Amino acid sequence: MNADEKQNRLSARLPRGLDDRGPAEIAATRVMLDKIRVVYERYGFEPVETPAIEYTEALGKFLPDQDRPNAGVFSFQDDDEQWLSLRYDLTAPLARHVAANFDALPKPYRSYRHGYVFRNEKPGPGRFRQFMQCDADTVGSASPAADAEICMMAADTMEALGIPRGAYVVKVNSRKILDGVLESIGLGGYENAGRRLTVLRAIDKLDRLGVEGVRHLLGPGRKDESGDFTKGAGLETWQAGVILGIFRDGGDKGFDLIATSIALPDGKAVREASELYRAGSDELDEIRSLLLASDYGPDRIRIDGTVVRGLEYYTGPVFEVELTFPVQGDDGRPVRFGSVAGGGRYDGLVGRFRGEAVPATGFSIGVSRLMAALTHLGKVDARAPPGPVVVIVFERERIADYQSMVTALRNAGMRAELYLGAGKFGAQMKYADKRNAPCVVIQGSDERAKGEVTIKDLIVGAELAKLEKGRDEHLKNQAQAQRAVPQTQLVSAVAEVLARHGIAWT
RNA sequence: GCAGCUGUAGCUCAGUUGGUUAGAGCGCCUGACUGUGGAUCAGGAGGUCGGUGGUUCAAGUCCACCCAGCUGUACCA
Repeated sequence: MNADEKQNRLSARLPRGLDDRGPAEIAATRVMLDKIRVVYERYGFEPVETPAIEYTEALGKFLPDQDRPNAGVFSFQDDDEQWLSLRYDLTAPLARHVAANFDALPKPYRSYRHGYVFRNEKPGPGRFRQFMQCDADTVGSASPAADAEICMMAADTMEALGIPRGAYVVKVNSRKILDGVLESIGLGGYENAGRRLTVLRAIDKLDRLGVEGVRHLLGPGRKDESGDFTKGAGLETWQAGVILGIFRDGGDKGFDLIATSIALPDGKAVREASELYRAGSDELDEIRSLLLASDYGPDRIRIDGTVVRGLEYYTGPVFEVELTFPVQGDDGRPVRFGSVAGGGRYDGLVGRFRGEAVPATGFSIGVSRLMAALTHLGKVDARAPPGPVVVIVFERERIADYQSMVTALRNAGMRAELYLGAGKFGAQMKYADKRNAPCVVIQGSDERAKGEVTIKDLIVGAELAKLEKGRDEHLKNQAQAQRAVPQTQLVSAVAEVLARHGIAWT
């Protein structure tokens, strides 16, 4: 290689926030999605998928926050100059799908899907620019029963994934509660939309910054440790006091409703002052009684006033699933995973495509993030799955014979392959080891003369290899991990090894 | 975006107050030990020291700018 080639050589790098996935991770994801699917289908949801690319306008032009129309989204122009974007969640595309097929679909319409979504944001631990979500949505029902059901399903799913009751909690709140409180302190109306957003974002940080940190954000602003200053919402002290009053006990009230007794300066309670608040409160009341009727208590699902959810299209109840056990990172420090799933009611989303309002509620599991958490919990099998049986090519000119052994194994439903490389025996053993092969099939001249094949159990062999020191002892021990059988018994002998290690290929 | 920290081999890192040809461990490749993964032994590949410019007789080392990564913060529809 000359200097010029070196100059021009590509670096095999990946854009940040993106990751390749290996066999172990793929297998674990498949297992996880399968468990989720079983629960979703038990609740009557049917699979529907949409493409990863949509017209940009279909994804998000409904936002009141218009100052950054394209930030955070991967977008590009089609040859007719229409703007396209990679989906950033599965909800907006579903809304488009339902609107497009509205007349044909049964309503209410229950569906689920999983797929990659893309966000062009700064990545961090547990935050990627491509990650998988698994959603379920009910479109066409305004009933709180639809919301309650989503919550129950969220709880069931967590337990199906092996997270014990008490190690997770489904938190429920309503946008109407928060909006109602804001309305009651004079932040209602279109002209205050920006400030309401700032307030909601501040509340969302309650668990991280604490009450005092949020109080600063509601007022003039807050300076963090690095000296960076965050501009606040600029509320009066009494306004911030009313808002923070909701969260007096960290927001977690079990199944009790929030802020019923908070007093405004004129002596009225928030409940009396805001119709929105009453609507949200009634909604949560109904959800609660539905949950209790099915025995879903506060050990699984709770009402929590701190749940905000960033998505601006939520219009009513919002949900969030949080893991309650501490997780240690590789460096031993505790890791915050944030919420592993969330959702809510989005009554305005489908209606954008149609003249009429279409109520909808749904729920999304962050599969990638949840898997990272489950891995830390030891609920994910992080081992690479077993590789194929490797048939060693001993006498090069007899490759057809070896190929026929491979075929015999495959015909018996086993995963098997012929060694296709150029390596000698030792190299082929190393290859089989790296492939995680449970066993190899060997037929050299000795075996051929007797009409036999040698089956070597690599898993047993690996155990034996830990013991010895010298070369001679090593070979002697390795011989115990293998056994010669008549070639006619090739398939049954391999099957025996597989059975010994509980490997079932179907 | 803002702030702080960090960039030397595939990975983890040494590299003195600037001073010959930039090192180690692990990993990788080849070979030996009669046809066996491990161990051991012998050999090998792999780096314009993140980039550009500057100071200097001399820069991995000092200075400026840029780029990238990490952490925090903001944003996250």
